[in-house]
Amino acid sequence: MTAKRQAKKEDLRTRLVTAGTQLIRDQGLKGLRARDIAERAGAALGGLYTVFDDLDGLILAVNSGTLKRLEAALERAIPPDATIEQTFLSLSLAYLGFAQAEKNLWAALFEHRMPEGVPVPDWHLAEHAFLIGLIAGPLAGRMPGATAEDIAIRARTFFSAVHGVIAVSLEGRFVGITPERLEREVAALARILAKSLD
Amino acid sequence: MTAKRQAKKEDLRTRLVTAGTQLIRDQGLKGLRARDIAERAGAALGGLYTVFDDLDGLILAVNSGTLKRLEAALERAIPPDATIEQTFLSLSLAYLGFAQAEKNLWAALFEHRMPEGVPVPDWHLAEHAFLIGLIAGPLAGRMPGATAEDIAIRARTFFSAVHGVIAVSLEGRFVGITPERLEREVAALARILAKSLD
DNA sequence: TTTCTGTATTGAACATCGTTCATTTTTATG
DNA sequence: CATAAAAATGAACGATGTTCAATACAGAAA
Repeated sequence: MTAKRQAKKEDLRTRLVTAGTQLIRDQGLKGLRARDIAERAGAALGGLYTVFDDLDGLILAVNSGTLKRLEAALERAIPPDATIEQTFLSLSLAYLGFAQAEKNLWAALFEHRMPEGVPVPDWHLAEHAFLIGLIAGPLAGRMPGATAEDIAIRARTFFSAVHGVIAVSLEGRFVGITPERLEREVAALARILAKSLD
Repeated sequence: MTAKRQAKKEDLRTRLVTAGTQLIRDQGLKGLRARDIAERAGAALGGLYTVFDDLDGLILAVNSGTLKRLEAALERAIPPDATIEQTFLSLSLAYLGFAQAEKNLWAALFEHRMPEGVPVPDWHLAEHAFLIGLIAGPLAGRMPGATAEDIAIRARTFFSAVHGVIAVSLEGRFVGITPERLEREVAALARILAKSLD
């Protein structure tokens, strides 16, 4: 019955990630403290370090979960048999909706930095890839002569552009802008990008 | 001769900001430590807190300086009597060039977060405004019916889009991309945004 | 110049954080 | 049930930002 050990460890891991997720959602990544996580997870402080190497490991796990929910939300938003303009529009607005609804968790995806010199693990970098894929799909039909790499790079450019508009707004840089106005701007940019393919 | 007091204080402030700037340039914002700053500035640890309320205050001062240098670099890049497409292109590539040359200092502009609940001071928010203004100028001629607010918001959208592409790349999210390729993508986006105004 | 007073500077001390590890508790096995 | 191995615990450690009583200094008065 060595299964009980595994089950307990998995349960602890789940509780820690859940606690971390709730704390980031409520207070943002910056306010995250190991002691708060352990307390909320009903574990001892040291328990966190039997599952993760350090806090960064737990944050990556939280971000993993956020990315999965984001992916589900975006895939739900893709209309079947739509023009590329409609697809870009739906994806962009769904991305905006997710960022607004889960502001702190979404921000943690991009705010988090590994310590000096430590690279983001490859498995986590790969988890971001679907964002590119969602755009590369529709894009491929409009870039006939292009290689897969060309398409992926252009998809990344389009994603980053929309992401930038949302990030700058939600970070509160510059003077404020109403959510309605932000939605209009995101839609306008999505249309500009789609039209550039004609 | 109460001037000597002011002069010493200003000198201390200068040394602290210079030290902070060098440390962020070398090690990034995340590795910044109060003790390192004080040592490099040739001051006692407590001295830092006679000039700034806390580390955030010093970081804002460093970011102020970075913004001034960025502003100078961008203004230098605007060609006289150019089309809007050429202007967008020059500005975007100059922005990319600055971000690449001063990666850590540029990143600090957007990575830095005030503590939970503390807003960025208005005077520092205002320092970002020139970025919008540089784009709003050329834009105004192409948006005849629009209000000044409309133009400012659209300028912000365009800036944020280009910024997003550069930020996502330099942050090392997703898989890497060569500097040449990044330059091409930034140029392509600048052109797309300019053409959308025709 | 010398003395005195208020200000500026100092760095040891403090509170808080992430992380470690000797100890205790729990689980699996003979 | 007894014993060994593994896991969980939380006190302790080192590093950090910040404070503050003690010290050094600048400016005014004599």
